[in-house]
Amino acid sequence: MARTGRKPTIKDLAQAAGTSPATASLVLNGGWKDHRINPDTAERVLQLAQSLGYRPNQRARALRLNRSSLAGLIVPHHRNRFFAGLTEHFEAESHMRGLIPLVASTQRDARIEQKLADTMIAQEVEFLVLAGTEEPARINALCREAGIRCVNVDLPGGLGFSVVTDNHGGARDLTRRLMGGLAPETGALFLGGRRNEYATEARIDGFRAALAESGRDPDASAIHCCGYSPQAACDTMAAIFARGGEIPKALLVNSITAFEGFARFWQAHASDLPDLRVACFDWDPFAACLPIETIMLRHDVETLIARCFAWFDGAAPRDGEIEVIPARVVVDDTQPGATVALYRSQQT
Amino acid sequence: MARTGRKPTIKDLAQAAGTSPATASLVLNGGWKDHRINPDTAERVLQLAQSLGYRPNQRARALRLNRSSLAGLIVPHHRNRFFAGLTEHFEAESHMRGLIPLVASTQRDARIEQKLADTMIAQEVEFLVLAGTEEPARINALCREAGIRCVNVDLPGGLGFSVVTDNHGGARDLTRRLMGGLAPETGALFLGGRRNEYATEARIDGFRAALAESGRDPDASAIHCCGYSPQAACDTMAAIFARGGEIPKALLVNSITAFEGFARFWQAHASDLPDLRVACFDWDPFAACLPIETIMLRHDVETLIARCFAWFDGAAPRDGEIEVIPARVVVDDTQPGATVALYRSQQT
DNA sequence: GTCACCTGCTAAAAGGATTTAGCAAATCTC
DNA sequence: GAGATTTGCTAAATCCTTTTAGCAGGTGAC
Repeated sequence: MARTGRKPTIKDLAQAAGTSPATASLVLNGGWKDHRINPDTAERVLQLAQSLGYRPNQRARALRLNRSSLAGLIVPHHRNRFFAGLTEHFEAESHMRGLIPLVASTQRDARIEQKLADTMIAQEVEFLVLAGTEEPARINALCREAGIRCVNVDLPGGLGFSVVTDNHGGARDLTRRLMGGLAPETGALFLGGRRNEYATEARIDGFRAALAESGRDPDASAIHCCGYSPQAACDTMAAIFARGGEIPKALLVNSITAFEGFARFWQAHASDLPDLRVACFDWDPFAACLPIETIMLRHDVETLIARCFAWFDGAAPRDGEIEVIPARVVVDDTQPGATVALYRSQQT
Repeated sequence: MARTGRKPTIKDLAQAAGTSPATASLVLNGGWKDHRINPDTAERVLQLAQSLGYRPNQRARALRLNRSSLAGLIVPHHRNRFFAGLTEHFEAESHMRGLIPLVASTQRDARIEQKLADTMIAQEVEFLVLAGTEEPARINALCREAGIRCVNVDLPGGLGFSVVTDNHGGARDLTRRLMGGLAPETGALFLGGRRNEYATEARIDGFRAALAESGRDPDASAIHCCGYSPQAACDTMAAIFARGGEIPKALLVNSITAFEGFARFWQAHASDLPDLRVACFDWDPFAACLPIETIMLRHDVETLIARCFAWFDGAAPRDGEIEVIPARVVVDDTQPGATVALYRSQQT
């Protein structure tokens, strides 16, 4: 008789079906044909599993099989479309492989990041994706030690495999469009990000390359890497404005957070500003609705994540290799009738 | 001798320390004082655990202790500040309790929702929060059967405990501010959400109550519940506009997604529109920067999640009870110098 | 009748940690 | 020095599932 008041175990199920736990297990896991279990017996077990509401204990199963069935993702936070997109595609790809996604955010706090990584490793995730992590090398090393496959997204690290957006090409294309049709003497300003950070430096290079292409002096343009806080970007713009109003007509904003700071600044000073044209290395649906000439680019989050899983699925380990994914221009209000709003009709 | 090439187990550790696994376990779990383990032995075990890099197998531990240490959250998606905020606070509260947060998004697909709930229950999460789920009753019932504590957030269900934003009061306050100073004959329009859905109906009631208060006829105002897609909201506005331009000066928008649709409409027709004043039952930093007179309200995500965990922590089970959390007005551009941007300085 | 083979199942051993009951040796008591 | 007590530890059971090796009983071949 099955113990009452408790979740049924495979023993209860076996007892009810008049078989051994081994038989029940074989039936439930589909291996019963190879093991010459009588179809009648199999049917009986299946029926009873249903009617008893038997659910295998996942922890016992994982222990025996030595598989955690967990896939980990560490992101800075969920408050923009880039990270939200990474998370959602990561969930989808995990589910497709029967893995349970374990998503955690660091709030850009190094201690939290370390703790989360420790937790993920302690849980023996089968796969770990580090997105937007500035110093992934240490966590990469821990993973290697623990035998866990690990990929860096967006900011590549020294160890293992990385997948990044084409920062140079994206910034170059954005800048080309940004400057298109503007007088040759028009200067440009670069706002946001951190100096010496991989992505930011690559974007600055792309920005300069496009300026040089169009016969402009790349060194004449101002680079203001004021970090990732909206407030800092807003303050930086305000400081430039206060120093005599030398706001260039064209602006390349390095991230959506910096763009948020710019939008605040713009809101406060719109009437005093010249006509601006702004490009942003990121996308947000509301930002795209501001009445400013805007070009926005969207990281191809789907492909970024897909490439991580493709590597996990079996491509040979490629140490130090960086795979570059092109970005997509999503909104371009400066070119009438052009590539507008690929994603505007997206359901949310 | 410890087996080489494998992760050390507690047996390896015990062997290295010259003790039994039982002793090692007692030392590692802090119960060694009660069990009269010699401090020298304890010290030796601890040292060796460190130097061997011993990490307990979490699955074996969870099996023995019959605890999953998992806390589940199901949300529709991560693409707005409300759900992103719920997720982040859920993560924080989980970590504070030594639980591992398992966050999953349904993309508003009922089948995915059911699958996720099944997974969560199969994993025996110790606590499950259902946010923005339209029909939580079935999942509530499954949880009850499995002995899992379950809370509904935002959309309450028939079973168990729910925590919701003060929809009626919030909409009433928003509407009061929205209509403040406007001529008594000014009408208002309600946009977005679904009829017969708890939150939407409560907000419509609040909206009407505030209109009645100010001597207006609540039945004269148009209610357009066009769902949660931006496109539908945009189309609805465009249809009203096309039917003769009868766009009222005041608009209450039911969600940030509907507001996204409104913003698209506004972008396309700004020059042909009268001066608008818009209130939104939700908040987004970019939306708050649009050059429209705007009032936004922010769900108190922190408190919503805190109350869920407070209940989980031990308050008596309260069946069918709904706890109501006040919302906060965050941005009010219609009242110069008023409560502006409580959250604008937030780091992102 | 013996041997080989097939059929349908089961016993038992992992997998790694935790915990209870209790053992042997040392120390104390008088 | 016998009995009681304390000290410091361990054996073994337990959590639940999966899987391997193999057992009994039946059938067929000759």
